[in-house]
Amino acid sequence: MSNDSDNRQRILDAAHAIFAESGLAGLSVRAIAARAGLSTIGLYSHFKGKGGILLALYADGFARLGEAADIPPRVADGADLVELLVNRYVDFHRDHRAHYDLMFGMDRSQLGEQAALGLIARASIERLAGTLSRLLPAGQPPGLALTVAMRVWVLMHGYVTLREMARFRGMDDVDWRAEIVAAVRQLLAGLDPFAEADTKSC
Amino acid sequence: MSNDSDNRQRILDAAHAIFAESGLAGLSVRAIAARAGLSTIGLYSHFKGKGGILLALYADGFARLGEAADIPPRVADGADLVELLVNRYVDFHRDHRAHYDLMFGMDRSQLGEQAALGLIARASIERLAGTLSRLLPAGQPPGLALTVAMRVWVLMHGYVTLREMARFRGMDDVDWRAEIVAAVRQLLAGLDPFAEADTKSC
DNA sequence: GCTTGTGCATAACAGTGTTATGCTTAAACA
DNA sequence: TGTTTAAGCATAACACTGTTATGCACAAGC
Repeated sequence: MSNDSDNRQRILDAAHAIFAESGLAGLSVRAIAARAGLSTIGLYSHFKGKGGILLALYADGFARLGEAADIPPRVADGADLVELLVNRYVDFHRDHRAHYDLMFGMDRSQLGEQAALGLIARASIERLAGTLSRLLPAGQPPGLALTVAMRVWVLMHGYVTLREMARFRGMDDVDWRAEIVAAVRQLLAGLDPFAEADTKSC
Repeated sequence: MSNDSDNRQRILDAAHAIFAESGLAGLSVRAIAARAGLSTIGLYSHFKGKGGILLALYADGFARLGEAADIPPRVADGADLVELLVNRYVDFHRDHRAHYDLMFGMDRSQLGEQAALGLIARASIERLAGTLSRLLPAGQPPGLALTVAMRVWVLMHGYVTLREMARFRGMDDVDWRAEIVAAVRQLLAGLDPFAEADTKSC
């Protein structure tokens, strides 16, 4: 007979496989259990029900997104860095759509306690901030990279989520990736007016 | 006995009330029917099941958002216009959260045919474009207002959806509304470099 | 006056997440 | 080593969900 934590891993693998194949729609407790060759009760002894499974997938998604955002200096820098970063983000949205929807989707009710979610997301944005800090002028306050990372994330997230809506508005031809790259570059270029924008008006 | 279309309106009213009170979680077919004083079958003769109800709520949400984005010149202009627009958008996200999640949420699987959704959303962004066109320099190409509206929408949508995530990252103090206003103003100020950003690199 | 069709209710079906009950087996302790 | 305790697991059920087949009542059209 197999080890105890072996079955736990089997459930996780089955959930990952079903999630990648059919998304949240096909991710039923019984489907996971059947694929893992177990009964449904395993999801409640090893995890906290379906919410625990979703939380694991949520964390896995942010781990992968963090990897995508973590570009070492030897890979790219300067202007190429922005383009590579945007491309990786758009690729992630395209290739891991179920994960993206779970991570940034609106109804977090099935995901368990809200407090844990922020900690998981934090690691990803810190890796994004680490990457972006190489584009900032030297001698900036330490929190600036995080704020800039947040703004860059806002741009990329806004574009990829509204992209499908725009598809119906006769904007098929637009090269969205180039548009996002341009927007991020403009954001980084206008960094100084941004830094004092909270207190001053332009 | 009441008129036929009377019951249809009763179902719609019940769905609106439940949706506003308890969101998508409480919006079950039986709950709507019970609140309307009818049987569940009415949702299938008057609408196409629950999907038809959701589509009606979706359309209603975009109608309200379109109203919020439609600011006549006598109400505000210039710098005030951007601030009012952003405030109305953030207010809409706060006050009609269930609607917002349904409109921009990730899983559109329950909403019926995708083609109809784009047409509904189009009316809203056109009203936003109409408002924003007053801030553009004269003599611009006619499609520019729509593109700018799209970019402004991207910014506002990205901010409001990532706001809760950032709340867990020690960014409570940030005045988000001012930040969004600043971002939109920077976008409008840097319009010319934006307009040719698709083909040129900065 | 008869037929047709629509609105509506009842009840059922297939699916969902969850859990109470009980069995088996491994670990812990005397 | 013998006994107790706890954890993993299966079966079956519960309370939901959206949907629909069946049947009934009533208004419209010919």
